[in-house]
Amino acid sequence: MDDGYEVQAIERKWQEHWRDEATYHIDNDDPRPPFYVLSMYPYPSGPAHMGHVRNYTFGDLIVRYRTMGGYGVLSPIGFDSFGLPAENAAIRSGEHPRPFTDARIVELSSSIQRIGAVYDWRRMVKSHDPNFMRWTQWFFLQFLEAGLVYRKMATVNWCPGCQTVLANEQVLADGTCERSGDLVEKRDLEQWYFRITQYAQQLLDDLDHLDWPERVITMQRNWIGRSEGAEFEMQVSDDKGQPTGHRFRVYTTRPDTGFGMTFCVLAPEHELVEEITTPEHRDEVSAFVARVRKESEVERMSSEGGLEKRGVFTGAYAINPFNDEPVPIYLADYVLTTYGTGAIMAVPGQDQRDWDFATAYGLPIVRTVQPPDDWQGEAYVGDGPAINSAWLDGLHKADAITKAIDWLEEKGIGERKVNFRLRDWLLSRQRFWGCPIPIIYCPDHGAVPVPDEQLPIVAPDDVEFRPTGESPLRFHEGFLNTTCPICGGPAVRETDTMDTFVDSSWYFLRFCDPWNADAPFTKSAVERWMPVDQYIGGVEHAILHLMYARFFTKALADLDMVPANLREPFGRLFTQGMIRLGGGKMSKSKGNLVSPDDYVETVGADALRLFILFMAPPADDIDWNDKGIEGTSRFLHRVWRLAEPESDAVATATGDAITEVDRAAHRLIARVTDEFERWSYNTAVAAFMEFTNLLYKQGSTPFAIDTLLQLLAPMAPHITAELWARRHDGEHVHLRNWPVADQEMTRVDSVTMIVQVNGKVRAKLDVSPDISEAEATRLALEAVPMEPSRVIAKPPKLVNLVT
RNA sequence: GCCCGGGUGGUGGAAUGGCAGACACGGUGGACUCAAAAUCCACUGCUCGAAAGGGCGUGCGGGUUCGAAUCCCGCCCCGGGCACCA
Repeated sequence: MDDGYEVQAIERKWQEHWRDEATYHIDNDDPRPPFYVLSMYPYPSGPAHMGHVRNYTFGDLIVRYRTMGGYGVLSPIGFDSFGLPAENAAIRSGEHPRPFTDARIVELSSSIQRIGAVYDWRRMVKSHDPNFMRWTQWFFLQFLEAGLVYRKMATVNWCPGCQTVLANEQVLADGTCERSGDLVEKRDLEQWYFRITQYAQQLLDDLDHLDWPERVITMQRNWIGRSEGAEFEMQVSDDKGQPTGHRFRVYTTRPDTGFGMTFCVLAPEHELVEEITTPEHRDEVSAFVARVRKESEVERMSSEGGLEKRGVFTGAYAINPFNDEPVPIYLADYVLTTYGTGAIMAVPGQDQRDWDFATAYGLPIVRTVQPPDDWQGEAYVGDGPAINSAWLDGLHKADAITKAIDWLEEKGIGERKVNFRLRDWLLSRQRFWGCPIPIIYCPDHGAVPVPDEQLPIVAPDDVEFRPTGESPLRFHEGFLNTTCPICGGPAVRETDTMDTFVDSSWYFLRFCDPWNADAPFTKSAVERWMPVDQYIGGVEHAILHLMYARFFTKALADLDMVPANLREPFGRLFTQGMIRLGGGKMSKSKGNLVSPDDYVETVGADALRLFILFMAPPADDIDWNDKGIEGTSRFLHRVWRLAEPESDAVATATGDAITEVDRAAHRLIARVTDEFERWSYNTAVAAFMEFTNLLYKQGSTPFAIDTLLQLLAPMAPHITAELWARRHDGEHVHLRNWPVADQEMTRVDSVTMIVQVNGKVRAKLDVSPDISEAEATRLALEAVPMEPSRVIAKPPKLVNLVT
C-alpha cells in the first residue's frame, strides 16, 4: 500500500538518531529522579529470538514510559558471556571461545537495536571482559577472607556431558542436568563453596518485602525449605539395651511422637555404620552400602515399590530416650547425609514412609496421636491428643512438641533446631570458558589467594581444546606453573573456573559505575541507582540466579561494599511468560527458533513489538504463531494515514464531535496510564485500536491525534517519532512529558443502565451518570412495567427487579 | 503425593460480583477496480424462528447471592514448581 509509511527507512532513521544523539545515555549526576530498569542480561547465543524480542520490548517500553514520566532512567545492557555453548563450539572448531563469543555479542546487540530497544551502550558489561573479571575474582577473595567461601571434599553432582560439577540448583528433579539433560553422577571432589546457607533465614524473611510474583516467592521459599524441630542424641546398644558407647544424633520435626519410635534409620554413608554393624549382619550391610554408593541419584530415588530392597538391618540397637526401650537400627537409601544429621528416628504411626518401612520389615507400629474417629488411613500426620505417650498424653501437637523439646533440653540430650533444605553453593566448574578462581596451591602453604595486584587472572590464548571436553587449563604448563605469593616457591594455579552465576550475581551493580578502574563500583553510585526499580526476565531464573544475586547483595552489604541498608537487589520483579512453538520450549538446541528478522524486514519492528504485546498478557506463555501480525501492521498504517500531515484519509471532526473526540482522548490517557502501571499491555493496544477506530468514524482533532502518538510512543517508538516530527517541526515525542488526563474531560454525559428482571437483562437505558436511585427505579419500571417484590438499584449501572 | 497457575466463540484473548465474548485474527457479504491487491463498510457464540423475538452458553457437579466466568465446597483435565527433607 502506498500511503508513504516507509517502515524500513523510518525505523532505521530513528534507531540511528537515538544512537547518535545518545538520547538514552544517562549520567550519574542527572538531575531527574533516578529509575533503574533492567532486563536480565542475555547469554550471547547469536541473533535474537522471539523470547528476546518480548523481553526487550517490555524493558524498552518501560524505559521510554518512565523517561516521559520525568525520570532519569538507567537502562543498561550487558552480556552473560562466559558459558558452555561457546566452549563447546571451541571444542568442535578448535578456535578460542573469545572471538566466537565476541561475534555472537555483535549479532545479538545488532538485533536488539533493530527492534528499537534503547540503552546506554557506554555502560555495556561483559562477563568475560578482564575489567569485569578482575572484580568477580576480587569478590571471591573478599568472600574468602570473610569466611563466606570455603573448600571441602564432598560427593558432588557430576555431569558427564558437561564434564563438570553442578550446583544442587542445576540438577533437575529427575536427576538430569538442567543444561545438557545428561544423567548426573556422583563424584568425590575437593571443591569451592559459597556459604549461602549462612543467609538462609534472611533470604527467607526478606521475601516478605519484595514486590515479586507470588509464585517466584513460593518457589524460593520451598527451595530454602525451613523446618523447625529438635535434634537429640541416641545411645547405641545391644538388643538387651546395654550401651555400646556409640552415639548418634537424629533430627525430627515431631519430637512429640518420640514414644512411637520403634526403629531408627541411618544413611548408608553414615560414619557409624562400620562400627556398629554386628558381625552376623556385616556381609549384608556391606553389600547394601556398596550397592547404594554405586547407584546414581535417579536410581536411588526411583527404586519405588520394592521397599524391602531399600533397607537393611545392622544388628545394632539404639535406646529410645523417651521410654528407654531398645529399637533396631536400620540403614535405608532414602535417608540422606546431606539433610539433618543423616539419621532419623522412625515413627510409623505418624509418618507414612516409616509406616511402609515398618510394614515391609515387620516392625511394630505404635500410634502416639489419636486419629479422628472416621480415620481410614494408615500413618496419621494430623493434629490430635497424644496417646501412649506417658507425660505427653492428652496434649495436642503444638503443646506436645514444646513440652517434648523442653524435656530433651532438661535431660541435656537435645535441643530445638531449625533446619534448611538449602545447601551451600558449589561454585567450582571444571571448565575453561569461565572466570578463573584466583587461588594458588603451594606445597607448603596450601591454598593461597592471588594477591589483588595480580588480578585479573585471565586464561591464556594458546590453548588446545580436547575432544573429551576436559578443560585446557589443566594441561597448560604456562598457566599452571607459578610461584607461591607467600614463600615464592614453585606452586600451581587452580584450574577450575567459577560458575557463571557468580558473574550474574553482581553485574547489575557494575552497571551503576561501569568505568570505575579502582573499584567494582563506588558506594555512592550504587546508592543512587540500587535497588533495581524494575527487573524483567524469564521465570526459569526464579531459583538459581535470583537466589544467588540476593545472597551476593546481602553479603556485600554486610562487607560494607554497598550501602548497609541495601538488603535486596531487585525491588520489583516481573517474570514474563515463555514463547513456545507447537507447545514445546523454543530453544536453539531444539532448532525451532523463529527469527524476528523476517518480521522486522517486512512489517517492521513497531508492528512486531505491538503484536507480541497484543498477543497475550505479559506473564502468560505464548504458543507462537504469526496469525494476527498483519493486524498490528494494518493498525499502524491506519495510524499513519490518520496522523501524517499530508494525508486526507480521515476527516477533521466538526461540531459536537470535536468535544466528544477530545473527551475520548482524555479517557484514553487515563485508561492507558492505568494499564501501563498494571502491565496490562495487551488491553492497552486494544485501547489504541478502539480509539483509532473512533477517529475514523467521528473524525479527528489535532489534540486527539497528538495524544494517541504520545501514548503509543513507548510501544511503537519509530512510527510515533516520525509522525510527531512531521507534525511538530522536528520535535521529539519521546522527550515530551507523559500526558495527564483532565478529570473534568473524562466525565461522560450518559451511561448505559441495565434493567434486569430476576437477574436477566430485559432493557438497556441511557441515563445520566449521577442518576438517583429513585429515578433509576422509576425509569426501570417504565421500561419494564411490573410489580416487583424487591428492587435492587445500583445506579447508574443497573436496576434488578425481583418478582 | 504436595504447592502454585490455568480451563471463556473457529483462533489469540477481554470482562476482579452487575450487558459474557472488548480488541484482533480468520470467515461471509458488499463498495471501489477492467481485474487483482490494498483500502473502506456490514455481519460473524450456539440454537429455535420467515421475522419480531425467545432459549441455551465461560471444564463438570453442588452452594452463597437479587445477580457468579468472577466468591465457597467437591471433582475432571492441562501447564509449571517441589518431590523419600525426617
